[in-house]
Amino acid sequence: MAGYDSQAIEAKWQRIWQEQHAFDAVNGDTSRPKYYLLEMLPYPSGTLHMGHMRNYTIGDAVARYKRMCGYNVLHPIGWDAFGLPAENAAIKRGIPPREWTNANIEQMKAVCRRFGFSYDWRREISTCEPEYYRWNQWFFLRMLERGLAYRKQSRVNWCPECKTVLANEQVIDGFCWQHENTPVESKEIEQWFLRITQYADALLDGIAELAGGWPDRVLVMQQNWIGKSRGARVRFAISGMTTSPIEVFTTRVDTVYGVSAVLLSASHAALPELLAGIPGSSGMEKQVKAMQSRSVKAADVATAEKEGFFTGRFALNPFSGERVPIWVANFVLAEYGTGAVMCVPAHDQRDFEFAKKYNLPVKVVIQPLHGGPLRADRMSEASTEYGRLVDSGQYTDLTSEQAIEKMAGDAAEGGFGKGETTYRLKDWGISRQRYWGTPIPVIYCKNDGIIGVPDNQLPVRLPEGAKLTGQGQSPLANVPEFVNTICPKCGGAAERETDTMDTFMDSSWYFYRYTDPHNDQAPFSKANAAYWFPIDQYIGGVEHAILHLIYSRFFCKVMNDMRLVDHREPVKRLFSQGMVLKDGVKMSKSKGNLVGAIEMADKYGCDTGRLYTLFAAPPEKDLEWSEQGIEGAARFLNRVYRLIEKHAGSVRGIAVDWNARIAFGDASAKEKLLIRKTHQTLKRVTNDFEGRWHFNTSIALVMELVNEIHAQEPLDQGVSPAILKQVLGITALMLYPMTPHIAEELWEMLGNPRTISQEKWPAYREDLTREEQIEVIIQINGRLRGKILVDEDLAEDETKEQAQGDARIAALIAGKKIVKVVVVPKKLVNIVLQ
RNA sequence: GCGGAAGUGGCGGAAUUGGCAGACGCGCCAGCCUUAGGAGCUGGUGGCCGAAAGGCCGUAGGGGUUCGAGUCCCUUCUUCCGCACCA
Repeated sequence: MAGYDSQAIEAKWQRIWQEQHAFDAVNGDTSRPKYYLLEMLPYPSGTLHMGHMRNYTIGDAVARYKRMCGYNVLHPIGWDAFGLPAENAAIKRGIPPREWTNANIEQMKAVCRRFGFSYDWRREISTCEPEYYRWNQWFFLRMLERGLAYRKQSRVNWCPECKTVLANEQVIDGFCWQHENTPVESKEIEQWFLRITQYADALLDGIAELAGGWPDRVLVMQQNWIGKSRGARVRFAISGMTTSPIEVFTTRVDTVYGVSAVLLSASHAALPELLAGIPGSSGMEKQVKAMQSRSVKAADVATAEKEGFFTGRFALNPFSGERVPIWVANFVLAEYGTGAVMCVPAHDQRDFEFAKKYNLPVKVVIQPLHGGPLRADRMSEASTEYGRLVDSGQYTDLTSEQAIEKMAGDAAEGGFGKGETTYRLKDWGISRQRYWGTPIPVIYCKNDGIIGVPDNQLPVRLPEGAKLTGQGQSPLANVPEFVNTICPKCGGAAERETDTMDTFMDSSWYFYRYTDPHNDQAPFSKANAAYWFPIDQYIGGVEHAILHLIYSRFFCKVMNDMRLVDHREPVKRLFSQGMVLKDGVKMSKSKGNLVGAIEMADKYGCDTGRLYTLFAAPPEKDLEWSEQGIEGAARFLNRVYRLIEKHAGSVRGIAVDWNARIAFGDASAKEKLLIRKTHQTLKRVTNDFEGRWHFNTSIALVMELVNEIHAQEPLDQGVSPAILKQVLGITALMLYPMTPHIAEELWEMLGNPRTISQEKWPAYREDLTREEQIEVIIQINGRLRGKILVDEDLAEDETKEQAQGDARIAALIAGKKIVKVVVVPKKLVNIVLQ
């Protein structure tokens, strides 16, 4: 497409900004307010696609706006460089993970530079470098000292064919991704965990602090994820056995008289003992094994057909004394509550379905407060509402709320239970049986047991050249020079931990490193973190609403306890941007629908790409990519370029005092119109930057302004060059955060000596935005019937009078009875007729 | 299954507080300009009726509140995202 020379202009201004060090953030500068603006660090998958570009374009627009507003802006970038795809590439193509990763980083960096994002490149980090990951190890050791890191048995996906642990991503509908006929099993192994549950309440409390700055939906999701619930433990003795009773956890102890069975998870500790001596128990053990060895993916578990079997044992309901069967059920989670639940079919949907399948009785014990009485024989689904208790012994007629309290108290008194608070949140398993991650800095010694690697031996370096096959145990276990070491305590032979860390460790604190990226004494200096934190604005995809953003908050709280930082929340404001879709689905490598950023920049120029991504949808919503839409963006930039190019010559030499007061009094009608439109646009664009970030409407407004300027041609008649220069100059300034290269070029063409990067954001003037008369709409019975122009300060009853006096309105209401007239000043008159 | 969102023209979207539905852009139609057009300029463009003036209908479906509802309430449906080892 013919038009302005985007390639030359973009290269030129990128060079000039670099020479000016325009985007360098200054540590500890107290002469101006600081602003820490952060976009989520990318995984270097190879191509930077439009999803990334959208994230960075939004951030860059805000960074440039904030600099113009006088802030010392920290706007860094780095690479989340460890992870599974690098390892897969190594297995598939024989390229070492480091080589693959670094090549991708170089490629993506080039794209970032090509798009002119205003990063402080001096602070770039890459998490796979020992200078970075040694501090992952350091944090792990601090947590180990504090009892926050510990080992326990836990289930992982296991492919019997590869003989290796599978990530959830590698489990496709319960089958191995490499062997589509091999069902995935699960296997229990010993792994490292971080005690995030110890911070469950702190994480919940922090949510109040974040309200207003974070999207509500993210806070709600986090709250539900932590899932604090008040409930009760109730112990059911086992009929005919002296072994310890089965403890169930329930949030609905008020339904305990409706229990039809006790359900155990297949991994329940008491199960082997219960089954011992029961006829047919060997068949049951097989079923238990089958239930245990299935994909551990939550979605797989939750959507699986409900299955179970009767153990042959019975339990005694401590409230009613009733004997109920003990079953094993596949939908009971071993990790949540006590791994056992009471089955109340009438008042829990899962129990209802289970009871229908296996013919367990349905007993109604709660009658809802509204609607007709429930009858067990007519129910087609469970009734989970609170209500009033029936058939519940001494508790009958209490409300659910009353019963929950009283029953928990009575259970405690009777020694068969107690009220309890539980969380859905689980401890964070960080062990990965993989190569391309941070080695867990632990040594196992026969004499001294589990020992953290001493700080002065950090980093524990990841050995280069480990053999990667995608089969068998952790790759590091096959590197003897890594495994075999010396015990730091006794000096005897010892072995290193061969698992690596979850990459979420890397991304849980990386934003502190940006404040002090080259520190080799500590992860960061306290002073630098204190100056820059909390992050003023974090921008990223909503897919990170839970995991990354909870882990980061957890890290911050631990760091606060360690007195590394004084704040308890790392991120003041969060913005969740929408995804980029192509043909209705998420743009991703696996779907093969990527639009390459470089190709787009070569064809249209990066400013066009930036403009389009901001214009096509508000940033929090999903964006549907359209090739035609981008041509529209290119067209607009060309139009602005031609417009300013045409008039630059006549205004270039004019000196403009940007703060001078313009008097409407001596202005021509054309000038008034242009000045008013300019300041109206500036006001609304400023408000968009300060508020909702709806850059799509900001751009629409600038488009309208440009259309209006164009409509006022010839501009050398009736418009003074000084005013024209102001109007065109403000247009360029407004475009700068979104399309910085062309904006700088236009600004220079207009004869301004300094770059926009050195300029201030122009302040709109309220008095210049006002219209002389305002339009009031007239409705009859709520339907639009006319419009009148009135003075702004017209009184309410006069507005009413003028409206009724309008010829067309008068004709419409003649002879009808007016019931009421609603007047909204400066907006509308609604005449209600009978 | 649990948790979180979203449904407005042919398309992306606009309508910050309950007050002109469809700004702006894409596409399409007509005209101008041009050697040419995948360039530029001008005008039109939700549906139905009408020559026009104008009227009626219209924001996923159904119900409600209100002088007035895309916006608030109830309900149904559909789509998308997350679910702890993808990052």
